[in-house]
Order: sequence, then structure tokens, then C-alpha cells
Amino acid sequence: MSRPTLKDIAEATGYSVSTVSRALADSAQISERTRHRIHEVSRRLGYQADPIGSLLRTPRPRVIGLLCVLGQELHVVYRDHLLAEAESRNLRVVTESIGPFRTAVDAVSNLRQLRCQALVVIDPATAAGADPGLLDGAVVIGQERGIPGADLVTSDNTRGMDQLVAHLASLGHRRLVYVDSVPGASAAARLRSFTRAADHAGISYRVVAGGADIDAGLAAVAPLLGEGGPLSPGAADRHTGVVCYNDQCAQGAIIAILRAGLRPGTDISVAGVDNSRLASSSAFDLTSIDRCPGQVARLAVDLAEARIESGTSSGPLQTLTVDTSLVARSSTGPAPQ
Amino acid sequence: MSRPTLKDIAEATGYSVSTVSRALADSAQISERTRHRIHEVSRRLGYQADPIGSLLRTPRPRVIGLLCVLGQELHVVYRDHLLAEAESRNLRVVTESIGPFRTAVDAVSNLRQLRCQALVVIDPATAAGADPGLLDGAVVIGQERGIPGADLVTSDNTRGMDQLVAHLASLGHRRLVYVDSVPGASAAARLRSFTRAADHAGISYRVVAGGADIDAGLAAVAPLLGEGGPLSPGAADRHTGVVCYNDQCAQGAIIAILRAGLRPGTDISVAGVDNSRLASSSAFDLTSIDRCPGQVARLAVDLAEARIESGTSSGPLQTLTVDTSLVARSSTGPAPQ
DNA sequence: GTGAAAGCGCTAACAA
DNA sequence: TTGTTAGCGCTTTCAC
Repeated sequence: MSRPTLKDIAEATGYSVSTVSRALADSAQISERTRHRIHEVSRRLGYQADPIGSLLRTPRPRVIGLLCVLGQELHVVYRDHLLAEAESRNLRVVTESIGPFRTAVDAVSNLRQLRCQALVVIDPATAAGADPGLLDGAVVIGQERGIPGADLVTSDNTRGMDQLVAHLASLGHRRLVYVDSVPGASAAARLRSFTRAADHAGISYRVVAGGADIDAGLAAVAPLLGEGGPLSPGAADRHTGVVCYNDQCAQGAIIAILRAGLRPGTDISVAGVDNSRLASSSAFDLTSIDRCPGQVARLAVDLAEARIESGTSSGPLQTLTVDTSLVARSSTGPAPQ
Repeated sequence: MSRPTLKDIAEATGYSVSTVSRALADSAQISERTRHRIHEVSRRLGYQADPIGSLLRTPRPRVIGLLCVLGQELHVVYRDHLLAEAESRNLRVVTESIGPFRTAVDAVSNLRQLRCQALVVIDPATAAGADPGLLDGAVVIGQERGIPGADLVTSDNTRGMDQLVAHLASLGHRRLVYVDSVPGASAAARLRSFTRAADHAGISYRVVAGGADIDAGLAAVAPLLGEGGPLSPGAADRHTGVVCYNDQCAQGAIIAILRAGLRPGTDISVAGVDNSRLASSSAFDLTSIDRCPGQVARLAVDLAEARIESGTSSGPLQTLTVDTSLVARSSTGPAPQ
């Protein structure tokens, strides 16, 4: 036989289909005995509810749509956590990824079609250009409020940056370079946290334009390493550390430093943000700021669930904040004399 | 109003629901006029078939399940292509990703639950340990036949490796190091292609144990760079190039070379396999072998579609092969004297 | 060519 | 506490 249905269980137990349905949903109005018996038979037959059937019937099914960019490692990490968290609360997640063959508009329309009652969007910069209103009522992860009509779960860089700057200061660094990203809410927020922390710690710094990928980091740092550049060992105002917008940018910085014949962590310290997989590789062993994706995911599911239960569009917009924290590795070390 | 249904179109046109359904499915038994009229109204109302409804009713819905590891960049690339290809043939794809919170068994059971009529598995090494028989009747991408009961779409490394070795030979390289991966079908196949090509070109080589990630590449190559090592410039039997199992491994090799104070592409040439995103970054600019994921995806969808149409389990197992090809970049250059 | 009706697997309003 | 009935949106007989 193919997969057993409610009907099969009903026949096996002698109860009606609806009773079986209620029993398996742990409805309060079913007697303990029946409930037990039905559960048992269901287990014995290997019953698994067919989501298609219930989706079709349920007015507000517990389905969260996730819009992300699977090409970005951090998004995949968030997704893993989101799925685990959602599953533990009996919520489904359906994922759409923006990519070379999929626009944000297509993705969202697909999600709506699949009856998603709430929408979680990771880092909507990619999607923002599209339709204003496209992401209304969504739960946004990862930025300052870029989407006016959406809830927000954001990382507060303050704590992580404070820890990072304190860490560098305690290692004797007095002058740092900050590699910024392209203009945007996210870049502005991180830069602000950095300058605040540096000012506070009495560290002087220099901000240079960079970007969010490895090439940008390379291009930003390479010129600073040349004769007389602020990162060159012989410079009068020698800067001994580089803090980057994110890990990928920091990887570019490390490559630049290596190419210049210098040693990251010894001649120049480098740090990033995101605590990505490559950061923990021994090849880079990059000091980074962790954004606690597990916690972020949990809060995002909280908000999404609330929206599902309250009928998606109502209620005042919320902003939840998750603290970041430093993960120190060997890419940062004592400042050279 | 919420999304229009067949019923809405039926009422708007005066036809019955069944006629509308048939017309939109371009059934032959509907008159040209009606068909046109119904299509037009449907467009005007912005009708989109609800997949849940049709899924529920259709005995063998055109749904492909995809099992992959979204944490791996190449898998995401394959997935993008698979989705595009499937969509163009009116096939749905539902993705499950093996990850920290999801085992292969769970993933497959989820896919079956969603009525997938065919299963595409990318690089099943991760899933293989599970159940023998779990992946019976699947279409496997990317290895030698690891799964006995499955169709296979594989990359033939021959052409790419031949091109790579010829490329290196023409640059004057006579002795190469090959960094192998952990034992397995995939590693064996690539090594074989390499040795064949090298033997053929009269290139001598040395094989060292490595792995599939950046740390493995670093760990494998670093020791060879020391005083008297085969990659050190002063060695009597100096090896001037490194061919790696994949791009990530090659990145580790490049880091090792940079750390040793040497220049990739000048002092030592490095090449990888996969033509990943990082390979094309200016930071690595890595010569690599492209596996034509678009073409692989197309063939995989071909096989999956055939399985759907023929009732999933019948027919002899097929193996389709896609040629690889060289992408030369600056990580390979003339052999030093 | 078209319509009426049944039913995919499930849930929920209403009865009992 | 349980059963009956209706119906989610769709496809597919079976009639006409």
C-alpha cells in the first residue's frame, strides 16, 4: 500500500476520520483513551500527515516563507537555524532564493502562492530595489530598518565592536584602519559602532572605502601597504590593525597583506564581522564578531509566529536586537613595536 | 478579493469549472475560441493555478525533489540551474538540504511526503552513509556511481585535465604536485584523470594526501615548501606547479605559498577544479576546471523527467557524462627557470 | 465541446 | 465525546 491516510487509520480503529484528525491534533475534546489508541495505531501504520491535504483545508496554515540568497554563506546558516527553530514549533518553512534565475518579485509571488502566512527576509538589500510594499508585513533579519512596513531582528554591533576594539587596544594597537562597505544602512551601522568604540578607547583610526567581498578587501588594503602607506611597517604614523566590514572583506585584506610579504596577526592584525566558516579555518583563523545566528533565528520565528497567529498584517512594528560578541583568533596579535 | 480560483474564471466566462481547467491545460478537446477566451479572462484576473490544489488531485504530479548541501557553494550553483531548467519544463522542484539540523533520512522522508515523483541528489557522499536503498531510483549528480540503484550525471574530468596539463606543459612546467582528497570515488576519478594526462604529456608528478577544503590544501602544501621540499625554489627536483582536487583545496595551497613568501602564478603555479566563485575573484584568480553546471543540471532534469513520466522506478540505469573544460587565470604562469 | 459530479487528504462547523 | 457534512482548488471520469 502507499502511504496511509486518515481514512486508513479510521478504518483500522473504527473511529471516524474527523475523530482521528482531532486526536492526532491533540484536541482537548477527545477522550484520553481514544487519543492514545489512535496515536498508537497511527504509529503502527507509519502514518505521516500529508501536508498538501491539510494545507489546502486550513485557513491560516502555519507556513513561513523565507526569502534569502543561498549564494551567501551566512544566509544558509540563518536558514538552518530558522528551519530547526520553526520545526520545533510545528511551523513549516518554504524557502525561495534570489539568484541568477530568480528575482525578488518572482520569489515572493511564489511564496504567497504556497500559502505562506508570514514572510522572513534575510538582508533585504537585494530585494529592496523591487517593489515598495513587496515586503510589507515581513520580518526582516539583519539590517537597520530598510523596509518601512516590516518587523526587524537586528544585530547590535555595539558589544562586539567594543570587545574587538578593547581586545586590540589591550594588544597594544593605537592606530587602526577601518575598511568600510558600500553605502547603505548596514555599512553605516557598523562604521558607527566602530568609531564609537574607537573614540571611547582612545584609538585613532582611518576609514577607507571597501566593500563586502574579498576583492573589495584586497583592493582597499593593497594600496595602504605600499612604501609610506599607513599600513607599511616603516610609516611614521604606522597603523597596526585592520578592522573590516565583514569576513570576506577581511579575507581580501589578509591576501593583500600576505602578498606584500607581511604576516597577518604578527605584522598587521586583521578582524572581520560574521564569524563565517572561513573565519574559523586554520588558513585564515580570523578574529571576528559573531552575530549569534541561532538567537536571531529564534527571534525571527517568534515574530513570524506572532504574525501568523494574529493574522499577519496587524500590530505595531517591532524591532528586536541581538547582541554580538567577539571571537578572538590568531589573525589579531600584539602590535609590533 | 484574494487570489482568483478556477471558479472565479468560470463565473466570469460563463463556462464550467471543468472546462476552464481543461482550457488552461490546453486540452485538445476544447474549441479554439473558448480556449482563447478563457485564457484571456484568466490573464485579466491575474489567475495563477494554486499548486496545492492541483498537487492534491494529480496522481503523478510533476515535482522533483532535490537533495543537496546548501552549505556548499557548488550545490547552490547546481540548484540554481536545476530550478531554472525545471521551471522551463513546467516541473516543480522542492529542495531539502542536509545540514547541522537535518539528516539525509529526514530530508528524503520530507521530500517523499511532498509527493516528489523523482529525486535528484547532488554529490551523495554525505547521504550515502544512511540507508542503502534510501536513494534508489534517484538521479545522482557529480560522482562515479556511488549509489547502485541510481541514474548518474557525471563530469568527465578527462578533457579538462588534459587541457590543464597541456596548459601547464606549454608554460614550461615539467614536474607537478597533485593534492589528492580523502579516499572516495570522486577523488579516485580525478586523480586518475590527472595521472593519465600527465603520463601522456610526459610530465612527472608527485601525489600528496590532502582533502576537499582550504585547511586540507594548506596542510598538504605547507610542508612541501620548506627547505629542500619539492616545492621550494632551491630543491634539486623542484616541482613548479600544484594541481588540487578542488578549488577550496587550491585556495589553501595558495595561502600556504603566500605565507612562505612566494608568489602564486609566478614562483609556483596552482590550479583547482570546480571554477567556483572564489576562483574568479581577483584575490585568488585561480586557474580551474569548469564542470558546466548548467549542462549537468539540464541532463539531470532530463533523467528526472523521464522517471516521472515512466513511473519513477522502471527502466535500465543510465549514465550521462558532461565534458569539463579549462579556465585559465593568473594563478598559473610560466615555470620559473 | 462542454457540464455535472466525484474525489485527492485533510479540517472545521454543526449535530447529536 | 464523537460522527456527519461540507468544502479547500483542482483534475478527471462519465455523461450528454
